[in-house]
Amino acid sequence: MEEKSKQILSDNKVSVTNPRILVLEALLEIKSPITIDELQSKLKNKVAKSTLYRVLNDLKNINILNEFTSPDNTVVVELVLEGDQHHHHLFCSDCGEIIDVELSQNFEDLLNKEIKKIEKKFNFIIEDHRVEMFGQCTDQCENCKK
Amino acid sequence: MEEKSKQILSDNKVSVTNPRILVLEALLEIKSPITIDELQSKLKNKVAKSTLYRVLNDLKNINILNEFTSPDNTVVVELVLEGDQHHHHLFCSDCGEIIDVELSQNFEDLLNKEIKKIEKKFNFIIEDHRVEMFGQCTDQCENCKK
DNA sequence: GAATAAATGAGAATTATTCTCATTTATTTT
DNA sequence: AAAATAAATGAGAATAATTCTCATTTATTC
Repeated sequence: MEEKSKQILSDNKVSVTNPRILVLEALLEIKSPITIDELQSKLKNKVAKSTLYRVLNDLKNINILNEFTSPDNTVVVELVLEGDQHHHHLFCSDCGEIIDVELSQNFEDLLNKEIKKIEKKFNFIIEDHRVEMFGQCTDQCENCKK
Repeated sequence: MEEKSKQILSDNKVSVTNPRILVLEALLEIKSPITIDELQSKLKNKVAKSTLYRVLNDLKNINILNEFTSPDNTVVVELVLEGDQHHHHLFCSDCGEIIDVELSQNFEDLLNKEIKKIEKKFNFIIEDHRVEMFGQCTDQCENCKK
């Protein structure tokens, strides 16, 4: 993953530094939403706290980091690389797990039509959208061990 | 609004106290998403900071407060009373304004169908959902004064 | 490889939120 | 309606999350 991380950085014209490589490697390895705390412990102090925040900010700036909050307002990040499937999130209130969910193409088309109406109605340019779903896993969630 | 606030509190079986009335009045008066900071200045120190957080928590517990975060992760709250229309949010990245948006009934029906599919697929019980839209207002936004 | 510019680490500063506890206020009991 | 009890509040301390500062290190350019 180190090579891929370097590639991503140089492709995006940001300097290739160790902390950036380490953070990218960690994010590439899990490839699913993770809190800053989790990311920090995954990095085992190999990157200073302040640097971690700076690197995450860099990744946001080059548009490969998606940042949002879980229902308890904890910040969560995930890598979104070019070509990755557009997806949404499902939150389990029992165990806190966050699951990537792809909605059907048909539905996304309809959502985009709906968004066009909203743009007109409110005189907005809408660049992005998010669908979040909240509930509880029943028997398949690893964390809950139900 | 004071009477209505008292009514809401007693209806929900929480004791009717001054701070709670004041917070409810403020939320009823604006009836649109507001940050904690904005709410605090609207209340002009008539309610202690710690109490404000406690009261907001109470309102969450009786299920009449919707809490979410704006794209910069600032916590935003809004009152959602019984009978209020289900709605979503549109965020302006220029001025930070948050606009309530109702999607068409037809679309909501389709979204609910889509959600049923997700429930099956992930063995989840989904209780709530949220659609967030991000963009820039063009010429009608008061804050931007474009 | 030297010079320049940018990034980092460590911890201080700031901000948001929660907690503590003595006091006040609301509710219940009489 | 007053006393007793329980709950809520205010003030500020404590904690947590994030940003900032600045001396040092590392990457990039020449």
